Amino acid sequence: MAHHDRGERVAFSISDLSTELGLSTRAIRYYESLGLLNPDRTTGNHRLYTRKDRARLRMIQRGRMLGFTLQEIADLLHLYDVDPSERVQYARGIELTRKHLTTVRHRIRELSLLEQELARALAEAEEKFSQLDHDPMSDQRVEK
Amino acid sequence: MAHHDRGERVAFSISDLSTELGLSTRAIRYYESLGLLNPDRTTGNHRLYTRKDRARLRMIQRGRMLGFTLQEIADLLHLYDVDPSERVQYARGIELTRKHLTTVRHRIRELSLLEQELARALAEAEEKFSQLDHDPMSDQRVEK
DNA sequence: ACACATCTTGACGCTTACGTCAATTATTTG
DNA sequence: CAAATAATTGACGTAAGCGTCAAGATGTGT
Repeated sequence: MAHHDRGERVAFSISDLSTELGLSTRAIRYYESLGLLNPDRTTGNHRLYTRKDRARLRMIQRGRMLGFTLQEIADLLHLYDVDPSERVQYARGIELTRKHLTTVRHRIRELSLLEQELARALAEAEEKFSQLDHDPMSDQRVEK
Repeated sequence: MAHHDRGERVAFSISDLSTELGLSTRAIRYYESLGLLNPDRTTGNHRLYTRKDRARLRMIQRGRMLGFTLQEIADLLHLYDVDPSERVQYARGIELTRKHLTTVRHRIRELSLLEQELARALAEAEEKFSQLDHDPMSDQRVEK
């Protein structure tokens, strides 16, 4: 694996990607079983990933981290590899993308609100904490 | 349930909240079993929720939608109801809040990136679509 | 007080997203 | 080329987050 080619690698083994991305090989194979990936195989049937596959894996990873299901991620990814001549699917794809976009924007708003609340709570807690510096309950004087 | 008191209700049954928030009663009870709620009980052991409980449920709901686990949500919620005199827990709480804040900010960034990608993909798709306006495959004229 | 709607606690079921062997086959390396 | 290392499929296991009965206690309207 990894013919130290000039510049960037072109093909990766499953463990290459596993190590690089911090995903288990099981997870990667599972994603494939759900149709999120379709790597080539060597003559010996070992999976061979391209940079595109790696990019897809990164997207899957991000999607998961952001709370999307593998099914949702699959739907989105499929939009990117439908044959552009499949006009019938076009409108449907646009529709789906709009829906996801709406969801994403909604989540951004919600997360922003949560951020504000957390930040406020944190500031408040920190202030109270600093005021309790040498608290009145413990008469133990720590030096200085 | 709901003694049409003047102004706002003060107590809710589990199905009140279930209906109002769109959560199953099973889910609500499950949250309680994990310690996320602690409603009072009637003499007959039926759960009685306050407005605060409702607020907590809303937070749980938001947290779930944003991809947090019930355990993470529980940790955060517990920060809000520790007795403020529990100074020992203070530092820990501040630490935890900081961590969550970091996570939230990270997710906001990731989601923003995703938003941009989706928006770009959508614009691109829409343009191509509009150029295929009356596509050469279908000679069916819809009136007007 | 009666009937009917609600609620309560189990307990088992199900889906998602993998973890963890196990038995084989490929590939790599000394 | 033999031994060690890595990959493959299959099958079973698991944790989270509820859904879905079931059987009985409680609440409500008349």
